[in-house]
Amino acid sequence: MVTIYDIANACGCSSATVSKALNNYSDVNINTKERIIKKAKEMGFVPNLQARALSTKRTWNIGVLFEDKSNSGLTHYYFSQVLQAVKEQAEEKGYDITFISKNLGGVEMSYLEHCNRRNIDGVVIACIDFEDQQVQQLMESNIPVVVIDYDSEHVSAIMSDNVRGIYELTHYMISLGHRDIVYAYGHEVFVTEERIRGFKKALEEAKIPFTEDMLVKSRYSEKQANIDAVTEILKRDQLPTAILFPDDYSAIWGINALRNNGIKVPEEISVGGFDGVEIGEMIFPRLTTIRQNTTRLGKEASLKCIQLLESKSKDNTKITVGVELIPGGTCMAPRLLPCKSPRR
Amino acid sequence: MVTIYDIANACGCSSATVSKALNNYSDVNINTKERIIKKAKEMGFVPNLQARALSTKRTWNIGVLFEDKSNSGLTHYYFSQVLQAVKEQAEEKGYDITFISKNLGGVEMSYLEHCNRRNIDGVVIACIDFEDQQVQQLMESNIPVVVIDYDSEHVSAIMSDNVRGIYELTHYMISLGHRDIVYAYGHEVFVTEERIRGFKKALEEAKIPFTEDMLVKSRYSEKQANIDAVTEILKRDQLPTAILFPDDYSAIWGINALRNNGIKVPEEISVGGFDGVEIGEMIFPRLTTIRQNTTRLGKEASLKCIQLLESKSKDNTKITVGVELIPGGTCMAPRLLPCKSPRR
DNA sequence: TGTGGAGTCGAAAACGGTTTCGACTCTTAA
DNA sequence: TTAAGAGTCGAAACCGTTTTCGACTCCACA
Repeated sequence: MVTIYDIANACGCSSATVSKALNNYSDVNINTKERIIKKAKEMGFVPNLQARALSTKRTWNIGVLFEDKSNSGLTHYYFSQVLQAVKEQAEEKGYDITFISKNLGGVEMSYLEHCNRRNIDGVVIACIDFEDQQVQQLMESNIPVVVIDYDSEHVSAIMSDNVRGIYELTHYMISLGHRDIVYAYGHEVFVTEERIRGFKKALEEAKIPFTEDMLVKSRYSEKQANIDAVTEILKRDQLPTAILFPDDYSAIWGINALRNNGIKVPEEISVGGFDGVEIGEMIFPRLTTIRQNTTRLGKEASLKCIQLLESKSKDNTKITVGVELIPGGTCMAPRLLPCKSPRR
Repeated sequence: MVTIYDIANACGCSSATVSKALNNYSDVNINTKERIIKKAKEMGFVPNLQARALSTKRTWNIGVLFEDKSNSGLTHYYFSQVLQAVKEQAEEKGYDITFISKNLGGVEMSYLEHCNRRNIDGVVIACIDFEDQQVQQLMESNIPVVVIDYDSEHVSAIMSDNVRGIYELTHYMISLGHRDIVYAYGHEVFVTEERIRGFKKALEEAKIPFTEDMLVKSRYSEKQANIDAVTEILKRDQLPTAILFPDDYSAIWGINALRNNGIKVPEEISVGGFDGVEIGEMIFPRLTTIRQNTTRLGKEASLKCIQLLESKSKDNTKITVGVELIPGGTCMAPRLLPCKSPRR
């Protein structure tokens, strides 16, 4: 590897001048500057970022903390889309990204310690148990942190409009004529609370009294949990005419479970998902769902993180990203008489 | 941040001794060693990896080059699974991963240059146009490189058993009674050639003469390309009884296209996919496909890369990872009389 | 003729580690 | 009594940059 010393030798000047020339300082003569730059290119000079980082304390590296309770990690379509957007935006600004983990090489290590070892400039956190001690520690550290879909006084946040999302979906169901709607909600985290709020708000506006049996506990993206939720609902004397699932994957597992129990979707029960990922489009009929703008979530998070780290500050501004109702074929107006125990 | 000098001061010894103690050198007294380690923990010492990298020339960073022609990047389920496995295995061995890109911060930059800036220890390449000049340059460099699903004399490779995969799928179709089979193949890259070989091999063994119309050009994971492929096939006077698609996504788009044209799957045409990703399980009936062992592909790639970089060598060993036939519901024995122009 | 300032440049310190090699002390054996 | 060797430790160089600050030249102007 050729260093600035090699260039200095070749140009008959000092390494300081080379450094300045390459970084476009004003106190170097235009001719020498050009000579140095030309020579550097000729010799195939590539700056050593560790050395630079050592003296500037900037690694041009932003960390991402992407995990989820169901451990599907990067393989979850929603996450991977957000990640892709974070990465693209970061690269555009000249940053690489590094995954933050506890446990590196068999050594237990906190997220914060991992960041400090690598001298990460800033961190984007998503899809994780925000209540985790270590996550809290990281958020309270002096490393700039941006979270996605969480609310904390310590950090900046980019949020999908979750309340609005479920509100619109529920509103849509109601507008079709549904009144017996069940929301099978996911893990009890911040976004879930938000969504339940949205659900209740839509009911309230339509003057439909909320009862506890309109909520069924399920889990995000988990096959079995959603099959179980369906099983439980089907035990009822009075079936709902519509079910909202935690997300699109869940909705599809749910639809399959309903169909396996002889229930027609959407004729007997309408179904709605959440996320708006590609598979919703692949099943027949197309899934009715709420699309989250994953690309914008990722981009905004990346940009905010870079803005913070470049100004060496932290703040707790919140940015909300809009969602969009995607009407599909899994919903229709309910039959006039709610069907009772349709298993024959 | 506390440095080894701080520890040296606190312990009344030199930084050299601290470094040795923390790295478990043998020429430091057991008592001082323990005192230093204890003090370091007390003071919350975290080693600075850039500084270490500068003097050891090891960054504990492995690069991944994951892109694909259709630019779905990380969002493709297959890639993301491989990536997840690469990441997990790397972390277990103490390595972080960095995405390699051309174009960082608006500056055009070759893959190799990106690696050199970051002093990447080794690289795993997958899902990319391997014929790309820059990829070739990287493979020929002195950075250890492991590729997934490609064959080159310069680098080590982990390959899915593509030939076997399509061979088994075709064989399965034939065993069901199919003779008019069309393989809609993906982009013309190495794996595609392999798969076409497997397809022909199965035909040959069954003494079914190969004709050019058994191959239709399509593209991996692309909705429109697969719809087009179906459209083209449906124009024929003599329809095939089975179609193999480039991958699972393609198969599902294909099935939808077939159904939209009034063709029943599997009653009129059987369909097979490739990859064995989760969505194949979500549609009804479940997709018949070949499962690639993405986790093992990723793990093996990671391990091989680490082995190479730790021995500071390159080789061109090949490791083949097995595949598995997943029989689903999208295939059945063909009708005795091939149906002619079934559109009514 | 002297002075001040603008324009250039480089010596050297700093960033935070690792590693070589010499020095020193203490045993042990001849 | 001495020499050799084992056990400890630290000074200093090194990795490849950035950045400060002083020095030097040259020119314009009083």
